[in-house]
Amino acid sequence: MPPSRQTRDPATPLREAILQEARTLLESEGYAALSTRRIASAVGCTATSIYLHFKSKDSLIYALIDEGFDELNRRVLEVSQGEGTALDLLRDVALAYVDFGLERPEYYEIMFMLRAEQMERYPVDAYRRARRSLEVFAELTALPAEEAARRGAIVWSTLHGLVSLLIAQRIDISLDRSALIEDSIHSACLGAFAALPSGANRT
Amino acid sequence: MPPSRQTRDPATPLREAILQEARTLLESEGYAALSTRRIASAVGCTATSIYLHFKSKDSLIYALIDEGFDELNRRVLEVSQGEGTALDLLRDVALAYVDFGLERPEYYEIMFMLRAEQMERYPVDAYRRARRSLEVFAELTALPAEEAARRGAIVWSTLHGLVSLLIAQRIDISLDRSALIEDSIHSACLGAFAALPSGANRT
DNA sequence: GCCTTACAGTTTACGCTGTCAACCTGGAAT
DNA sequence: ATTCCAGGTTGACAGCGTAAACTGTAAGGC
Repeated sequence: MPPSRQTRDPATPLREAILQEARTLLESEGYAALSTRRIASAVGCTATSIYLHFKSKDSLIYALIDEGFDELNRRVLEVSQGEGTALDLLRDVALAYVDFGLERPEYYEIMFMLRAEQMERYPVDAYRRARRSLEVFAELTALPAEEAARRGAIVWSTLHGLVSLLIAQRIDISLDRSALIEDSIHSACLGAFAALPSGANRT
Repeated sequence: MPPSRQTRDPATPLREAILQEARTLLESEGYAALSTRRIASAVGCTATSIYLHFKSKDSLIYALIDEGFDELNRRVLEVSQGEGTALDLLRDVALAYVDFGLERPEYYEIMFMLRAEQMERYPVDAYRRARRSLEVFAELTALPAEEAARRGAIVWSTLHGLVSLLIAQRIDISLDRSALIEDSIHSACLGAFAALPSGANRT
């Protein structure tokens, strides 16, 4: 066989149209409004035609998730290459993460707030690449691998808690939003750099 | 009309059986497995009979959510009345919150991880009472109302980020779980008591 | 003792979901 | 001219929440 390795996303016109409509629907009405029949009728084909271009509805969603991760990675990696102390950079990166979540809540929702157990398996390689930006949290701590990973997870989960509760509108709206975000990011940075108990009595 | 105020939950046998089966199904197979038809067939009635006892499927879920909040409140309030410094108490309360989430993930999921926008409105009074335990975070800071509320929100969102990502199995399993929890709780306490930027230049 | 009313449950149905098997159809290759 | 096939459609299945209409049964009034 010839060595021409063909891309596994043939990018036919209909496939593009389906993706575009899925994007539009997701952004305008959210994940809950994404149904194969709605996409199909907006695009002018039948629901089953979607399965000629995507293995399942989940894999269509994954294409959107990938786009979301592309944007998140772009934002985070760009900011992470700025100048300043590690603390400054971590603050900027954290803000970039939070901004992404609040500016693109529908993407954040499918990326981080969907029950993944009951979706079909996200391709492993894609998963690694997708979460590139999350590793930045760990790297910026400049600590040994194991502790860095833990600190990174703490930063991420702190930011994720904030973003997901804000998106779900579960945080008292009378709170000053920007002060909350500012303080949360500061607190997340403390989680990255302050002395924490488990570092003391473990190798 | 007579002053006899009747309870709004008549507690008929069938209603109890439906609730019991919903609990069982939730705990054994999770929220996604909860369907009116499954509950009905397990209980030995038809799906529509559920609507004789619950206004909607959502209101049945709310009954389960209430039970979850009852348990969370019980655990948190009990711990919050222990002895020790405010920091000690906050640590204990935070651990109680995390333990609840990890021991009862299905309840945590319906209480905090469901997209509430698209469920019918949770009764306002129930909502207030339900989230009693979350106010404990703010109270333990012993700060003026506004700042206490912000600090409480930071603690909550930090813990929620940790719990929700652990439940969703999105955190690298090679991480030492108990060290992560210990450090996260410590970090959350820093978020409650450490100097944070927004307190400095605001009234 | 009969009729009415109310309740508690069932039957049936509607419109929605993701997905599969079978079918069709136009154009390129033999 | 015939065959093959990629790319689409039709129709169907099993499941979902829920509304409307129907049925059986028990209690209360005459």
